[in-house]
Amino acid sequence: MPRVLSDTDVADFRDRLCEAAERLFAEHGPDAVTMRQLAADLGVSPMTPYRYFKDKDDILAAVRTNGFNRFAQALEDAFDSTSGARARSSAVGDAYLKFAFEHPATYKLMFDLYQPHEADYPDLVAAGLRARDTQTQWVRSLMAEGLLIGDPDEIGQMFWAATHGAVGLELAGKIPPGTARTLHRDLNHALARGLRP
Amino acid sequence: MPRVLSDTDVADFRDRLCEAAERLFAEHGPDAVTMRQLAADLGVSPMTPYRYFKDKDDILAAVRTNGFNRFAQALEDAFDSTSGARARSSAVGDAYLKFAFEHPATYKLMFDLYQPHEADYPDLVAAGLRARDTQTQWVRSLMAEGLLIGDPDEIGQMFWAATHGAVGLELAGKIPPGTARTLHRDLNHALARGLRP
DNA sequence: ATTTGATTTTTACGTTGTAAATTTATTACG
DNA sequence: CGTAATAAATTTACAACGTAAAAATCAAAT
Repeated sequence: MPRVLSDTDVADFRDRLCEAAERLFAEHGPDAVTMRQLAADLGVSPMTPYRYFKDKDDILAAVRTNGFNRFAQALEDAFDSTSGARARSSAVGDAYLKFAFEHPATYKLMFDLYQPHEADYPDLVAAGLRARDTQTQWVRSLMAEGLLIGDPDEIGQMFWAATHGAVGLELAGKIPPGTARTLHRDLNHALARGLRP
Repeated sequence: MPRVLSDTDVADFRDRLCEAAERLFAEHGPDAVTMRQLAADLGVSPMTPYRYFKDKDDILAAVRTNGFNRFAQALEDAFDSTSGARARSSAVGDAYLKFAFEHPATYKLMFDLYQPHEADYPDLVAAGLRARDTQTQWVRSLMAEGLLIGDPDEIGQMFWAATHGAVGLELAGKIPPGTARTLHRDLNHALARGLRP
């Protein structure tokens, strides 16, 4: 009898809103962006987004989920883009920095924001785990070629922490712009030397 | 003719408000804490804090400045608490983790929060630099004893990034609680090995 | 053409940060 | 002492916020 939204209608609207939200969040910070602004950006009235998202937090979770998935995808693509453990590892590292500095606000949203009810968003949790797993994949490939020994999860965490720390310090303005790249390279060199069989 | 606030009156009120703000920020996050709550916590009317702080951002900057100074002080104290470059380095590292996990919300406020007009708060900038300098001090002491060679600023940054990354991953819930401590130890071991002359 | 009910918009409410107006309280002077 | 003066504190006021509830809209089935 009345018009009913198809699944793709809903998915389309959600996608368009996420895109607008990510853009506005990056520009002004998530707390400075209002539901009214988001609605106006899509050309709908202020309450329409509530048909597609529970509330503002739900939108934030969707944007973060999206970020984790795109991040993981970029790293997976980098891994597959070449062959040989060394080249793959270096490609993944480059892709990590590329994503972080091309989408600094999204990266901070993903990693710095403490969302109290994160467990209420299973897709978000899954995307976060996917991103974590891509971090150990290239470590495993190095081990398969005998270039590294030890527990791949533990060693993956070490490289991840070092990279995340370098990125975090630059995004926080604690080291000069552009420093993270060389810092990341030096850290990886030193860690690889230190972990050598 | 009328009562005029002495410098210590002003400093006292600012201190008391900062203390309340840090406590409430840690409990609910800075955006969820309202000026009215802060005022009520001190037993004054909602507009009174505006006599002592320009606005809410000014309060946030003061809390962060305080955090950086206490953080730097804790690290400086740890450095002075013992002798020998190795013992000092390890004491500073322990103090770093201790501060971060005893005041996780404050640590995140200090390092994760992007405050757009940070340069408008010279005390905040100074406190941030002080915290950074304590990171290179113990590296210099290791070099003075010949246990490490290279540029102290660059190598200090490397250890700092690694530690900050480990802390950041745990605070973001990306690694299991308690993991940062062993991760930090392993990172320092591997880095020290990798950087050995 | 009319009915129907999902979708959208409009209206409304309590809360926010803070500007402006008002009240309070303290000190110096007649 | 009382009274004037003025810094400090409070009260009032307002635009903007997230979103609940009411009202309006409009495509499909009869």
